[in-house]
Amino acid sequence: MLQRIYGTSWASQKDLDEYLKRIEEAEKRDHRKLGREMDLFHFREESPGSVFWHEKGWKLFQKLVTYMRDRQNKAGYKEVNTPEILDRALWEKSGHWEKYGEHMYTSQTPDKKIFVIKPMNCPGHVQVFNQGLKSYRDLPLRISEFGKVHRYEPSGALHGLLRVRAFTQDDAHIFCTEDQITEECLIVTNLILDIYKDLGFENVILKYSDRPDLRVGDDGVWDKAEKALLDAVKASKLEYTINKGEGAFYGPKIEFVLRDAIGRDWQCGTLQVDLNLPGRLDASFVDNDGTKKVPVMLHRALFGSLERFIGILIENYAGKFPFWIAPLQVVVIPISEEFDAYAKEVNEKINDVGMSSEVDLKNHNLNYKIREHSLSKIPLLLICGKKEVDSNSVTIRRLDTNKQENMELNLFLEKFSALNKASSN
RNA sequence: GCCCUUGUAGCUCAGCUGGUAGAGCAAUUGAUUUGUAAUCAAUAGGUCCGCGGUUCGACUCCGUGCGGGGGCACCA
Repeated sequence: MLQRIYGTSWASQKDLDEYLKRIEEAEKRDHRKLGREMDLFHFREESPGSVFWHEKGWKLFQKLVTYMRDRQNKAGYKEVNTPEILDRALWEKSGHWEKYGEHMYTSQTPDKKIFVIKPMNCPGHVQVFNQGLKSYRDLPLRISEFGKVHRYEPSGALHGLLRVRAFTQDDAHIFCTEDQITEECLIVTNLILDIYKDLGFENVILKYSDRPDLRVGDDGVWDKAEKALLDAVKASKLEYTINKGEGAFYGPKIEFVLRDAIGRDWQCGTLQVDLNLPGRLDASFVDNDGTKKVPVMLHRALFGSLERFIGILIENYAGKFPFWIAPLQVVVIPISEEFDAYAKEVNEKINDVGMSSEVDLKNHNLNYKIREHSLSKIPLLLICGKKEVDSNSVTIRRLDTNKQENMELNLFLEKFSALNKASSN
């Protein structure tokens, strides 16, 4: 019988203590624990690897989608929506059925047809591209979708929000000419890094994978595609690794990797050049010489999986989100029943200007409420008592400080609604 | 999927060698009306993950299924 033994060893008690402390800190940041404590989401046996989003978690999710949609609109993407289930025949034609069929969910209709519950959005996007005759003047054409995909991942691979069986991709496919690959790759890379910065990630690890032995497409185009991607990687000036020969059979790729609380790496964003699928699914455009050509397709996802990204985001901030993405930003606390009416009025005004606020009218004292809402990581607590009512103001207590700051209510509304968006906007 | 491990109240956990469960917090109700991190009291809350087996008797022992955790493999 073979027995595997794990262990760690340390030069001194001090090193060991530091190690244990680090583990303890990491456990506090664990998104599964915080997800429960902060009432963001849960999982159930009935659907392993699929998220039940609660109100606050879903609000966070929606905020990220809204933010991304805005960034993508500004970057020239056309948002579409494609079917959740598509005939198996399409997946056979694309080549996915043969390679990943084992990991696909399928659904049989009463008339005995087999439909695949989509594990990716690309075949759907090619169908949209194929509608109508496309000219070289239409390129680059950037088609995006917040597409929910299902993949039957091995049970042992599941891990909270970081590895699930149903997830939402901020997916897009850029149809372009070979000459446009370089510029488009640079634009995508810059967009990803800019967005990650807005969300507090400065240390992104890039992994670049080039041509494998078994591949499609001619070497001239591979040369172009690889150079374009590598240039994009270099331009980022970030740490990167080269995984020789580990690209997809259809093209080279970059992975944008973020790290969780205990140091595990997770691929979030990705950028891949595809020299195969457009041809297999009959995509074409009329070039300036009047001939039909097959476009190159770039697959890209910025967050990658919304679910995974949120998991990492929770761990990165230890649940203490920046004001603009916190799902519940403000809790208004009256000192006693006497001030309930004022607190309600304050709460309403805050919600009216687009922040999310709740008022805590429960029968508990101030100390108790401050403790509760601090533990649930609400960025701002507004205390309302006699002083505030008399001066039409609020007393602000920010998360993780015990300083108090009194502010006239209208000034508060003005100041904080201005802070209610990402720094780059 | 594989190896190891684990499953008791909403949460965190007790429950000795088998005799059908208990605490703290949360919840509910009442009292208190509180000025910056836990006011007091009462009440309620459980198919001990599911299914089989052993036994007079199973939360406890055995088998099996499902889920969780850590690793491995996988990750379009």
